[in-house]
Amino acid sequence: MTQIKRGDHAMLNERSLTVHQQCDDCPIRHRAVCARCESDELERLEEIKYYRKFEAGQMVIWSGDKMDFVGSVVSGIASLTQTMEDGRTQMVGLLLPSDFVGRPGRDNAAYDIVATTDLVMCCFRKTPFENMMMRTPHIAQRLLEMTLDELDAAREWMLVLGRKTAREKIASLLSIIARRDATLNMRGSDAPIVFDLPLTREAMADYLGLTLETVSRQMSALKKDGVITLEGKRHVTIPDMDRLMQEAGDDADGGMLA
Amino acid sequence: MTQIKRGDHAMLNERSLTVHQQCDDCPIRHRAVCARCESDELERLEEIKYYRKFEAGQMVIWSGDKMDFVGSVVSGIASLTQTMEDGRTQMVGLLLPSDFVGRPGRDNAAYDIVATTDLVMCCFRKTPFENMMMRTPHIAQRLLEMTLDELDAAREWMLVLGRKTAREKIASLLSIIARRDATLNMRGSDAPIVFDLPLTREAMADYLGLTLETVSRQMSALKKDGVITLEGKRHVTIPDMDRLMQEAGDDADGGMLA
DNA sequence: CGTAGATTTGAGATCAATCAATTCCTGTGG
DNA sequence: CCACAGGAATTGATTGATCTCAAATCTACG
Repeated sequence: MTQIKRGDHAMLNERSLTVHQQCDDCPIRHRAVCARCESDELERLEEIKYYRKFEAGQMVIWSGDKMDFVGSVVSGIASLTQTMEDGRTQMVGLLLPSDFVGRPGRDNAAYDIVATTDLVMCCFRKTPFENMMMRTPHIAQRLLEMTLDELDAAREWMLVLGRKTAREKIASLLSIIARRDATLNMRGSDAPIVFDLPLTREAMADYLGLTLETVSRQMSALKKDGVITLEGKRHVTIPDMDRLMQEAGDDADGGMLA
Repeated sequence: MTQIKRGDHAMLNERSLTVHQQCDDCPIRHRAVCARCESDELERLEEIKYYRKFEAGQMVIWSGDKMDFVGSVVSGIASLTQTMEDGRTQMVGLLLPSDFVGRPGRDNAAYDIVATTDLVMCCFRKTPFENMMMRTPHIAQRLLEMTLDELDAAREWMLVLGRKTAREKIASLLSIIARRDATLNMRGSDAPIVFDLPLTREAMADYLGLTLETVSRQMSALKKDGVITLEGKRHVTIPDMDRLMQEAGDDADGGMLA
């Protein structure tokens, strides 16, 4: 990933563009933190919201910096990353459209947040949002639900990081991205799934606790074995989703119970 | 760890003992999900609560099983574990006193829960608790806060799993347990910290994504290097907490900002 | 004292990291 | 239109940390 020095921070923020949109037309209206809001509640949110745009590669915020806003990803992908003093990094969250950024009741960012692709966020100044959350159970309820989902996802990822082989890790990541795309595009379950990888090999490595060379080797191996097809470096086809899940070490049935 | 077959499930539940206690005297009164409750709210909680006791090694619940209660750990330690079909396991949560178990709005357990030590839980039947949560913002607020804390802990652990060496992993686990004990016992920060490891080498391995042999070797190495002292297998002394944190790859200052 | 489980220790194998080129894209300028 | 630059990605050779398999010790308890 392109190195970005700390000094660029203010400049990056100034490059952010502002756009506007009605909540009614918002693509994440029914999945974001505002999903349960009634129209009067939405109106009050409209008053304190503003959009911010980031280009691929831009820092949204540095870990430890003051964070005076919270918000939702509207489009694009952002990543949460932790860094050790010696430079080792681990991605700890992949923020997709509708995911929530920031923590009510905390002043400083706990992680680096980077725009992995071009990114649009719907932001709220933190204090007005916190006040509104106090008075609006619909927001707090939805935030709790989303946080519990994130916790489940984080725990799922702990299994990947702690116990899976490099090949299984890659297959796991691909199957998560594929599943998300399948949900959005709602194809028949036996049709091949096609998508563009939104991550560089290095970002994949940071997510998976691997080196980029190992990511590359395992991508090649999965391709050679017919588990995936690649056109260019980023365009992926999954001919057989069950096969991919098997390679990921997951139940083909997705582990769904009762 | 002792193997427990699925068939033992009902029997184990029947072995649970029941005890009673006033919330006012409860050791976790001010840290659990009920921390923010007023006395009238506590009274209503008292009506729907009951205690369950488990012996070290007992299953609290199997992943996928119907879970008709939620609750808090009162004393002892429980662990959340994920298992792959081929038997590889990863611990994804270590539940200490005051930690919350279960998820409102979900019917089936997502993980195996095991009593790692003798364990006492304060339980609520799920439906009454959910109803009460709707009417009691203090509970929902506290649960959100606790869930956000757990998410942070999970992300911290992702860095450990993904990027740290075996030695750093062990040091990280010891420093977490040591810090917790230091918080409870409130010693001077330069006095040596002493505690009993509540985990077997195998449980440590499951937490850290290692084999138990590697855990054992690294414990021996840390002992040889004077980072820790061992009396017996479980009784640990940390002569120099800063040194341990350094071995864990963490900032000695604990990363505290502003 | 004997047994079983927990733990340690040893030797060798293996998977992923590291170091080192090389190739593939994509966008730019001649 | 093509050559070239530079980052992204691939591939190769080697190293090394951790796993695996195996055996020996320790410890608690009947």
